[in-house]
Amino acid sequence: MRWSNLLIPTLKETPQDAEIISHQLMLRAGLIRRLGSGLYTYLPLGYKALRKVEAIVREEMNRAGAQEILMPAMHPREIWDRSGRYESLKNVMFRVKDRQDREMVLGPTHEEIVTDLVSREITSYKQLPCNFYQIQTKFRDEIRPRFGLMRCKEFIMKDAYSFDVSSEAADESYKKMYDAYVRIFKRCGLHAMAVEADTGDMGGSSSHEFMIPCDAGEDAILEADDGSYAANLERAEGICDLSNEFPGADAALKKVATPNVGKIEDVAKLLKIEPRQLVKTLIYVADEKPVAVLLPGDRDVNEIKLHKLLPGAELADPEVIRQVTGADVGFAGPVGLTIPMIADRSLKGLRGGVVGGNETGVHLLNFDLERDSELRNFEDIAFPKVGDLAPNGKGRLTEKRGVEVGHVFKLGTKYTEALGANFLDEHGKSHPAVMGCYGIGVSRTLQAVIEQSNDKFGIIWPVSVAPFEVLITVLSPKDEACMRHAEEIREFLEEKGLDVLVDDREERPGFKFKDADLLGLPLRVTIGERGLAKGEIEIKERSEKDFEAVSVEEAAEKAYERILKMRELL
RNA sequence: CGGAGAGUAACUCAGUCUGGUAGAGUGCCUGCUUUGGGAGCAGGACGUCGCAGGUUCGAAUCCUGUCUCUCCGACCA
Repeated sequence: MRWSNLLIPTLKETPQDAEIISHQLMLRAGLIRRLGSGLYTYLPLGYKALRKVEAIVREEMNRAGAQEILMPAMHPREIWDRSGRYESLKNVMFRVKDRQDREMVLGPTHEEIVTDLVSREITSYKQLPCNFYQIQTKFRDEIRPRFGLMRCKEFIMKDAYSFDVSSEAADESYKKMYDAYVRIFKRCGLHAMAVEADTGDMGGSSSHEFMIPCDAGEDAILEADDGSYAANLERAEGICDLSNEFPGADAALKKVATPNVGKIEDVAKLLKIEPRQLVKTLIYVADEKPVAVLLPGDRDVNEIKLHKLLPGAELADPEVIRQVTGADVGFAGPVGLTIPMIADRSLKGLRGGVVGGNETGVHLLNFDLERDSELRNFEDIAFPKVGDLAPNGKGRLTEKRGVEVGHVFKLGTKYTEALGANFLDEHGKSHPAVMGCYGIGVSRTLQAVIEQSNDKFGIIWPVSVAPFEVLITVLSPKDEACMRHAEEIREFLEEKGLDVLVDDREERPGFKFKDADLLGLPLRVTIGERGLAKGEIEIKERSEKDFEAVSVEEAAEKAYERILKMRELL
């Protein structure tokens, strides 16, 4: 392919509305253009790279035994009512009406659709296990799209759905997909890590997210420093093994005036203690009844965990808090409270703590949890903190950020029951199939590759997903010999199955080199009159600083060898 | 939805406070020169100043409304 025949609108200046490096580079290298918030056009180069990612995904899905299908992007509302997710995903789904006023939605995901299909077509255990996947555009009404392809209203996703006769068999399917994901991301040149994750609205028993660690990531990951544990912050557990005995442990409870300081930080400052010594007492309302939730002053409630114990619990209004504690917000404490109480397990054995006095402007010193309160209900309800022990007791937690590129779920029978996807076993008995679902954000993965592989000059594509493997930079396209050699090398490499881009533009060399670095194609072959006079052509890898001068005759072969070598490393 | 900011040339932005003929750099087109890391000179094209009202002799500029975009937050498989 010749550069002059492709739309590759490179930009010297960084577009203003791009915050992270991968987004900037996608715009500058002419891969994408924005239509509106969270809506992007893939230009020729971007689309070519996207399809390389798709091809890898497809190959690995097929290899794992999944069957490719394509489902509608637009669905009748009714099918979403059947699973109850029309309500729970109401804020996420785009809703449209056809001319007969029938309600339709643009699919944010396809569990219901595939399960409906399976309910009709899969009727016997002999047809199981099976796994269907598609690569398709998904629509989600993201409240805040951002970072280019990272969070869009419309994006490309590979979603696969497995159906099995039993939960043991489903575990097998899950494992297959998990392993396929490891291979997919590796082949894309990504360093992905699998972390334990919460299943959220999807439901189901367990899940793993595949994360690409990078500072621009939107998710927080906690990882044990010995690598033995990793989880999404939402899901992570930690064990706080710091001492819970503070100065004053043996002294009697004592009131102290803390006028106008209801916030943990302010109280700590006033009393000259660490926030950790304080007890944070929050009043929640669950099932219309108040509940006190207690945790160390330096920790926050993880409402996902809390909701597993108290479904639907919400922070109480100031009015309720006054009724329950007899004090303004900020002075609640466990002493004398008559409502049910739950404490985070890290509070166990607390002595010498400081708690709210249930009286405006008053705190209590020398609090001994066993001695001074009825509190015996300990649970894991807080976000862990860096430095906690991992739940396996090995290693301490560290925090990093990551981009979620894949997510695998064990769904159980939530959808198959709701949509009647039953099969008959060998005894003629009917069971709902056991389901799993597996997503990969294909467009997001593409951007993650760039986020993870670039330098100050531009993108550095891994050979597996580069829009072209080789760029032939012709410094003097007007020179007949230069172009002839370029075309010969292109033909040779294309016959080997490589994608080759020939920069045949009438531009100064420096200009073309800058563009070449920006585009970041893995191998550059440079042909100039100066080199040809010596019988030489240069080949240079994007990831390396120096070029190698090779003879005109062996240039094509050498270039091919380099690409083969790069491929071996993935 | 709450808070903050921005909409002026294809891109990056000045001009708005203090109303008076629409600006710069980059890019684009033409020509000449140049040719190994985003060249130089000369000439040229490109604008309903987001949109709609209002005030005024006169509005990019002041007022009102509205739309869009970005950032922070809330939300989110």
